Amino acid sequence: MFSFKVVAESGTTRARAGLLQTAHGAVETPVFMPVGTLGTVKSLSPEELFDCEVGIILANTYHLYLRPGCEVIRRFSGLHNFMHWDGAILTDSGGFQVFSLAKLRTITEEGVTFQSHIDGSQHVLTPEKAIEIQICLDADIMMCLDECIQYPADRGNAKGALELTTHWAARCKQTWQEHPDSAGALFGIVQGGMFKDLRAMSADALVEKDFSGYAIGGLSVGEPKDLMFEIADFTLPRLPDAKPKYVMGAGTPADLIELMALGADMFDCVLPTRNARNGQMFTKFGTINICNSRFKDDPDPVETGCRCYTCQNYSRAYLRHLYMAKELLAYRLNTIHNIYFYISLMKRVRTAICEDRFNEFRKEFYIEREHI
RNA sequence: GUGGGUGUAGCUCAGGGGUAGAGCACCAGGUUGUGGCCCUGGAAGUCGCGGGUUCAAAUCCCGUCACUCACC
Repeated sequence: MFSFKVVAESGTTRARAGLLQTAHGAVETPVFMPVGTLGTVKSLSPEELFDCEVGIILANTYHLYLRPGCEVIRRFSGLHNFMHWDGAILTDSGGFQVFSLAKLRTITEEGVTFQSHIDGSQHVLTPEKAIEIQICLDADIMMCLDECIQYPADRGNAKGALELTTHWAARCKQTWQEHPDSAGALFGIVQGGMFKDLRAMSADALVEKDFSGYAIGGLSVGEPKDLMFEIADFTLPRLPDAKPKYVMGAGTPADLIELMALGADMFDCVLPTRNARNGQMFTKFGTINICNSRFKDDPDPVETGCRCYTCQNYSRAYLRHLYMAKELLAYRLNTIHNIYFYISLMKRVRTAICEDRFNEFRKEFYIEREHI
């Protein structure tokens, strides 16, 4: 069911356009996947996502496992039906959350024991269980359980984490293969901190195991931007060009442009949704903070020329009013715009790649931002 | 009318002789495999008003005004 093919390549960079076929529709790449941790892209209905031309969202194994739990979702035959979303779903394995949210986690070769951040209850997450849960969720793309490390991390920690991630990847694949009925794909996750030789070791070991696609984890964790690009630049070419390449957790619009230039196909990031809820709006001219008093009586839309529902119908003054009054509609309208901005940015990049003018687009992107 | 209490930043209040403070609100940054949170800065006061004591008063004393409670 799952397949990927490259349909166009940029002549001057490693940027490429592709087509991802999933059990829930085809997805054009490069693609941005809005984050819908709990089975909802915060504040938006599936219809609104559809109107923003979203084709695939990201949901989270750790969160959905703790609440509402697999049994509930199984009763609805999976997350798509449960949340009323017909598009594709990629599920993060929960590795990142175990290390960012859970208290008192203990990690062993077997798996991770952790306490729920919700009620303190004890749980064990093994590679096998992470896959079982994702199959239960009926994810179109599943992620291997991985160990995330903090930045900065010394070489020993980075090496230990990548080796564990590699061992876990083999067990994830084994479990995945034991469920041929599942239509979902399985991606491996490259770790290795900021050490190139470790990144190479991690990537090579995963490629040897042959996954449906490959992700680069452990970036955008506080390291300098140059370093993030350096590691991505080094790692992306080591992954097979015939497979989709996913940079997890990145980033700003500019980050995405640069990572696409390096050959990345898939992205997820909380910035457009979280920042929408904090009043920061993305536009082709740069970001604006809708709570700034200068917008108090501004009749213009957030971004002149934007075709999103929010910009077509509401002024900056009204959005600022909603935001300052903490009205629920503020979260929704702001999120619609930011998601639309990210999705349309990817579409514009894809068109540029197909017309072999990615570099021209990239230049225009930076020039436009100087005219706010 | 009598007695008590309270007047300090837009709001709620600390501080009881030694450079005027906090929280919220406001103004502005930040946010990168999500709790809507959180973090960092900034602006803001004739300490109700008028006198007095003191080297020095938001602080002690006298007067006065406002609000408030109790009792006539």
